[in-house]
Amino acid sequence: MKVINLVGDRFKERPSEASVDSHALMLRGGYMKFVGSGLYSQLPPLKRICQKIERVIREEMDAIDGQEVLFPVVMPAALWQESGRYISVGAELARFEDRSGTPMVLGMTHEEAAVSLVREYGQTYTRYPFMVYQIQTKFRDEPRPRAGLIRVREFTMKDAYSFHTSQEDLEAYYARAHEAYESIYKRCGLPQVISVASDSGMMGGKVAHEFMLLTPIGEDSIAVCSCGYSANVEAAPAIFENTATGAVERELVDTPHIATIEDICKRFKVGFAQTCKAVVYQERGTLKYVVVFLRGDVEANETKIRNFLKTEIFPAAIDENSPLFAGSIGPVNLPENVTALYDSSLKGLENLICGANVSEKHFTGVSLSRDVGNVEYGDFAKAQSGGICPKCGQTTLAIERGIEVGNIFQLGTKYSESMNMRYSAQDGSLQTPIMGCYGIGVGRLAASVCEVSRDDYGPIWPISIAPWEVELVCLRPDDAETHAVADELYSELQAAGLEVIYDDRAMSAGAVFAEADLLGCPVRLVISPKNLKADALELVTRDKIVKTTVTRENAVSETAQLVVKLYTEIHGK
RNA sequence: CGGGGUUUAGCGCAGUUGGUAGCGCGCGUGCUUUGGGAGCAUGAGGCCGGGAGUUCGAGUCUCCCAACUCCGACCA
Repeated sequence: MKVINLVGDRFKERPSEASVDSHALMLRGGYMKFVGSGLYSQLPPLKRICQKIERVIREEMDAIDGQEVLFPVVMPAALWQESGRYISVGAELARFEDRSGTPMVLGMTHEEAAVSLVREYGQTYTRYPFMVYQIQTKFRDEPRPRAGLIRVREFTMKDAYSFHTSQEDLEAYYARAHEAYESIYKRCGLPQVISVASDSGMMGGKVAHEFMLLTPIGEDSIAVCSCGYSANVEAAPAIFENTATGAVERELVDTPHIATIEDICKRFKVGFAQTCKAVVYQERGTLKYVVVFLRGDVEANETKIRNFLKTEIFPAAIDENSPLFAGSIGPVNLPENVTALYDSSLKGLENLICGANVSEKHFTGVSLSRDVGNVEYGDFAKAQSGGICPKCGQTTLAIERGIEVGNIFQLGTKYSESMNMRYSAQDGSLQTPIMGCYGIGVGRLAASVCEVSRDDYGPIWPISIAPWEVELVCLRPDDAETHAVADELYSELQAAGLEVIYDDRAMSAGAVFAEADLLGCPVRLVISPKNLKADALELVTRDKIVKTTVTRENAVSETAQLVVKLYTEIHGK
């Protein structure tokens, strides 16, 4: 490929809509073009990168006995009604009607399609276990796309579905999938990706892991500890230890215009941890109030609350008609018909300041065990930086940001059960298969690599996914001899089996190099009248680690050797 | 869904008290240049996001709408 024929523009100025560096570089480098919110077209360099990532994924999926299939993007709503998700999933599922008025959906994931594909095939235990996967377009009508390819509405995803006859077999396969994922990230140049325990959310099932690339631009919060523990903040247990202070007398105090924890701390001159915070939700549907009490310095974790209640909740609207007084809600004398949840951060506290459930009044000296009685504590809080690590018990928990570059779930029987998939076991009984599912977003992975592997001038692609392995640069193509030699080298490099992008445009050297940096090819061979005269062609890597000169004679073999060396570094051998 | 910002040439932006639109980059042509986004000359390129209003006259003032974007909420 010659740069002069490469469709797409590379330009100097940072696009105003890009707040994330990788996004800006991929627009500036002619990798993609904005089409609509969360919708992008891919230009040849990005398309090539994604194809290489897909190749890596295919090899790893095939290596764990996966079989590639293809589900339709458009599915009848009836299929999603079988699992119940046509109702339970929100507006991110695109719904429409076909010409005959039949309700349809755009696939945002394919559990239903997978079950319907293998429901008949999997009627006997002899055919288990098996895994099918596809690499295909997904559409999710995200409320807030951001950061270029990091969060989009339409994207290419590898999604895999495995089927098993026992939990043990699922777990064994899950471990293999976990290893395959680690291998994928390593081969794509992201060995630093970690797996963290995650909440399984609406997917159902219990055990789940997310693969996270830790970076400040990530949108997920992850609790990590130096002992090796890591979990999504949604799933990380929040552990607290309170030392007994001894009970004191309870007093009702007037607190006009005092509603926030901050106000209370100022008024009573105490720390946040000596107050009791009330966070109010309502159950979707019943509108029943749920009050979660937490220590004043602790944040509520809605995912944990949702999982505990097994129902959808949303932040409550408190007005004159509600039995609760905003700013003065407390555990003592709580109105009836309100569900109260107590976070374990309050356990053992005996001298709390709480709302009194009377307008503009608070209690001091509240002891939950004395004043409320038998309180059951649960984990409804977000793990905090400096909190207690659930694994090693030290107060060394840190909260970091990460991009989720993949996830794996032990689904269980949620879909096989609801969609009535059964097989005959060896003993003749009818059983429900156990499923796992495994996803990776291809474009997000490409953008993640760009985010962590770049400099001020452009991306630095790992050779395994680079759009081209080598960029051949001819400076001064107006010099006939130089141009002729460069043309020869172009043919010879291609003949040697290398992927070459060749820039022989008559532009200033600065412009040529700037555009080459934006393309980010790992190896660059530069030819100019100057170095040709000295028989010292320049061979450099994009990251500037290797900088050497080669003769015209051995230029091709040296370049090929450097390419092999870079592959070896990634594959570890 | 809540709060902010933006919308003028392909891109980045300016546009004063209201008087019919400009700069830089990029693009075409010619000449000169040539190792980190070169110089001169010349040219093309605009429904000033959409609609309604005020006015003799609106990019500019008023109202409505839309799109994009950032923060939050939400998120398999």
